[in-house]
Amino acid sequence: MRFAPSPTGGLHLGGVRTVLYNYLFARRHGGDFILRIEDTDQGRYVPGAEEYIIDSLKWCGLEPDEGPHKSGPHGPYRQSERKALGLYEKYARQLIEQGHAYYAFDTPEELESMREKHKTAENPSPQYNHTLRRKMRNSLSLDPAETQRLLAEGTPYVIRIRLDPDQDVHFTDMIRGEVHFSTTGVDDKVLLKADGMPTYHLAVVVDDHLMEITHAFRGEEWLPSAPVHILLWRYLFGEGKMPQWAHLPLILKPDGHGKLSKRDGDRLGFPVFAMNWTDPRTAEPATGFRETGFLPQAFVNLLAVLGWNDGTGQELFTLQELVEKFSMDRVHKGGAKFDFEKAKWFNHEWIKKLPAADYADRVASLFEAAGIPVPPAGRFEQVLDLVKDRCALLPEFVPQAGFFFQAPATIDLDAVRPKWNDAKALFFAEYIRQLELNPELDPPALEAQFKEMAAAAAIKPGELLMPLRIMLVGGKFGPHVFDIAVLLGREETIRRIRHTLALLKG
RNA sequence: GCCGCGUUGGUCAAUCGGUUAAGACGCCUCCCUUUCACGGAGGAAUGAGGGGUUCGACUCCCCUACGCGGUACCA
Repeated sequence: MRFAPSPTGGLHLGGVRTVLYNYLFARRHGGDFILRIEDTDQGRYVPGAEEYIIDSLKWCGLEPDEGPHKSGPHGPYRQSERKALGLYEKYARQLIEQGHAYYAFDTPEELESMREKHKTAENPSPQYNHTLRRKMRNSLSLDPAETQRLLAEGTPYVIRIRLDPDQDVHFTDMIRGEVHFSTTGVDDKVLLKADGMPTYHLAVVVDDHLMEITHAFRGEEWLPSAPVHILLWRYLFGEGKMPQWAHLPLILKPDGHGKLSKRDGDRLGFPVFAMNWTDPRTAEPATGFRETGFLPQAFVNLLAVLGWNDGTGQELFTLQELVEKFSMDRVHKGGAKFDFEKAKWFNHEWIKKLPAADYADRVASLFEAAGIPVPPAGRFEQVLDLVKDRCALLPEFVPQAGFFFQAPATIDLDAVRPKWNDAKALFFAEYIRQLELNPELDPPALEAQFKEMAAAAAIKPGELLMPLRIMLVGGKFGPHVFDIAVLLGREETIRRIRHTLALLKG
């Protein structure tokens, strides 16, 4: 298997899902999974993107067996380096000798004017194909002497595949079954660019062959160019050796229609990339799932079931379970709209499922960033476990648990004052005395004691519970109030009650 | 325009000719809880349209509509 991104930016949701399916299939069948960098477009190359992709895969726990960062028997793993070895040119020449490709000398301007000239309402995008190529400057239309002369003079050229019309090309897609095309609708794609770099079409075929790829998964947007690749396989290596193709359904915008893009995330307020990414050319930042507070287990899980299910209704899967259960015949054909609410649900489930220790470090750094002191590991995790039910995203731990480690900055006195009276003030003064007298208690005992005192004072416990909560946490939120009191400890509990009592008096 | 791929509730989706058409997210109601959650019990909500095939179609075939993708010396 291979995942072959081009290093042009952040790693998109759809990209991660493609990696995931590659990874799962490879693991499921004891295969290897290669990372190949498709950096053949020098104009779009973005420095740092490759490292970013590698880091993202690492965060997701989907590490390739081979890749540019990790040597192996199928290198080099960057197409620019493979090009330097002359790998692609050799095959392009072979195709010319076989009569399946030809030289084309047309300049970009000539191509542009050809398209302008032949554009009509019925044919808005004229193709460089079996009819039009006769009007262009190439080794099929020029006479051989002229071609030789241009070549000898060093005229820039590209090599194009020669497609004859009316040929049926078909293959079996692992997801879609038999797919047929007629060559009539396909143009003479450029195989080798003027700078000597291969286009995707040539590179994918040559590299998949040289790297011994047996199963090739890619996005559905590649389906229309599949016939070119199949023909190339037929001409170069034999269709029998061709990998099995699978064209994955697209991940769509939540609203409206079309492929999910970074812009949709910005517009709707959710991440689209795996991790934060800043484009070095534009300095434009994009947030990642990691920084939004997702757990990698949740991220992988939600992506796995966006277009696949095991048929049982199970939705929560570990990576290991996915490896065991994943199969291509249960991958959907249709695209799926991305739903961020459901994504958050997956994360919440994973936060609840995993022990706090698994993500305590990440939460600790969020506390530090907020200027809240983090206690020793054991106590910290105890607190996280207590509040995890109400945190769908990691950053939510800060407001949900911050008051354990730092007295609340503001106290919602307005919620107490209207029903506050001397009897209640007296009750809490007495409560402080009891706390000072008694040994540390557990939550149920503390609650029992509190209610007894309330009864003795002839005040309904409900009238007192909310004030107590607000004294301890500052507002109407948080876990059970006696759980909080116990975790806070007697002294801190007393301090906070006193503090609020003073505020109420003043 | 042409080519290809799709189409089950708002969203993710099960069903592989016979079901009261699962389940999940979200939404609503109730219970638990003198906070907010979690949890529990319910509820509303689905086969794009039209033809066939068949004793019987969500399921198979055809047409239409709609959506998406492609139509670059980008991947």
